[in-house]
Amino acid sequence: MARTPSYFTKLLRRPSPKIIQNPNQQFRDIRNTGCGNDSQDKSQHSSEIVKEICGTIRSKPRWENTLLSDFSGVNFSDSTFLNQVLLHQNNVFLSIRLLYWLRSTFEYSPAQSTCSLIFNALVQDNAAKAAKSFLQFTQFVPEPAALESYVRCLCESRMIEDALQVFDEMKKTGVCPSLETWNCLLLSLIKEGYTDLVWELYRDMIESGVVTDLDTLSYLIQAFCLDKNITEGYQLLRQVLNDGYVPHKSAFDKLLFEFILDQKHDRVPALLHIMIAKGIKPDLYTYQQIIHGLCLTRMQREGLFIFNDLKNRGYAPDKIMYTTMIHGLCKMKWIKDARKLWFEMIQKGIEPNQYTYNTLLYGYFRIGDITKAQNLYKEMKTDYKETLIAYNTMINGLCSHGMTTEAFQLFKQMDSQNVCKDVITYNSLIRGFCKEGKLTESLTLLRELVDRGLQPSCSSYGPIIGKLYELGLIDEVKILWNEMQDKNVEPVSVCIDENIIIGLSKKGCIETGVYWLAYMVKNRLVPKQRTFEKLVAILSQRDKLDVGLSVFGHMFKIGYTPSSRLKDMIGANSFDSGLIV
DNA sequence: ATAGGGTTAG
Repeated sequence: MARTPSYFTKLLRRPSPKIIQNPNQQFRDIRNTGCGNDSQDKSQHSSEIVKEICGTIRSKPRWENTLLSDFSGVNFSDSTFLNQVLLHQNNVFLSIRLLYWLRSTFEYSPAQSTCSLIFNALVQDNAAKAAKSFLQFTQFVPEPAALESYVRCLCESRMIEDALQVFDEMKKTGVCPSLETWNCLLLSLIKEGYTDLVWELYRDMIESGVVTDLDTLSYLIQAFCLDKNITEGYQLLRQVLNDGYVPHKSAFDKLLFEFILDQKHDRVPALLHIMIAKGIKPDLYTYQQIIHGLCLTRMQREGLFIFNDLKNRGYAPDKIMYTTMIHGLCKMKWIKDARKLWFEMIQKGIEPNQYTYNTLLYGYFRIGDITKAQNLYKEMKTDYKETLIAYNTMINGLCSHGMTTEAFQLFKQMDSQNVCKDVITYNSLIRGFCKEGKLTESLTLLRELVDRGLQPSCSSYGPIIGKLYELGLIDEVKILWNEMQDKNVEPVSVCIDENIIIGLSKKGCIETGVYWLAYMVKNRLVPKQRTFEKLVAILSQRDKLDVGLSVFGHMFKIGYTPSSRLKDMIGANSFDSGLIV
């Protein structure tokens, strides 16, 4: 089958697309990597043959079949000669291919210096995957310095697990890595959001006696932000400033974003002033993050104000800025303003891309303008239309307005176009079918979702459980509840109605309440007082008071005082005997 | 002139 656009989009979704590019264009001549100088050619005669062989390998796609007969006089067991061929190949991937061929044909094993050159070339070209398989294949052990570059290369290719593994092995051999490598790992961990590993690595750093620098501290500030620990993040920033240094702009940006998310709006201008005073100019990215944060916390009006203010001050919003703002407006159903920005953007010569289209598409569905949504969808380029997210937006939008038939049509189309579905695709349809009372269809989809190896979420079960409960099919509900627990699906409140939890518990389905309360405790959530009280009462009647009490202890800590009603329900003795503390 | 950032459910 021909490579349809969706084939490419699937490839693009993979983390490391670098290697997919044409190796002939991307990779450099390994002689130019500046490592090793043992490639001096002494024999004029063999030098010619080396060139010829390299030329053949470069030009003949299937040279493996004919190389021996084409060069029948050549002694392919002479390792000095073969090293020269490898080193003179002007493309590191071709060198590797030759190496593999030599190995399988002659059991040739390359000299350390050759391995080193090839390996370094791969690392320099950021071909992390190739470098990894090269190491596996040759069992070659690089020098510490080369290993460090390799670790950084792995980081840049987002192969952080591999990077950490190599790094650990390095340390075990007694090598102390350079600060640059430590920092590189820290940054990668932050990009992946693995903050616990950031702190672990940082402890390691300190224990190893590494002296940290400004980069390290900037990363730590960001790690604090990711942990939602803004207070400490900000403190560290102040400390660095007091010591006379200025952290990275990204540290400021992240702090600003977290201040917004945390509704600490008064801190924002103050921090912006500090930035400017320290010579760091807030840029479009900074403001985009601020606007994005405002939109996430339902403060689109303020976001729009800043957006317009920026324009007045001469900033030219870019495509992402427009998309962020349009999305915020669509979310609050301000479609007029959203459309105004959309056309303004186009007029400025900025073409909408798949993000922008999706955003407006979502907006039309949000206000229930199906016709406009469908027209916009028709207008989209095939590359934009046939993506997972565009399909999800359409399917969900249609389902929200009772058009499950049309949605299911698109759902089937995804298969024929080789677009992978995800849990959102399924959940949207499940919800749509349930709303129309089509339980069979929903359950079929749930089965399909699980069979495909996708992890179901609470939204996969919630609508079905709700419908089953409505119909009084308690046994069926129980089966699904058990399945949810088996699959570690969290019973998120927005997906599962609290009344159902109570209803089920009352009907003898105690596990429901237990499971739900355990979830609330684990996530430090506060159930509605009445729901909580009813549940505790039910649990106490059925010898499950321990769970109820554990939640109670948690609520007690946050300052909730038990009502007399609750005391009556579960009996004053429990309080007197000091169970709750 | 660097990069990064934006889209889909509940």
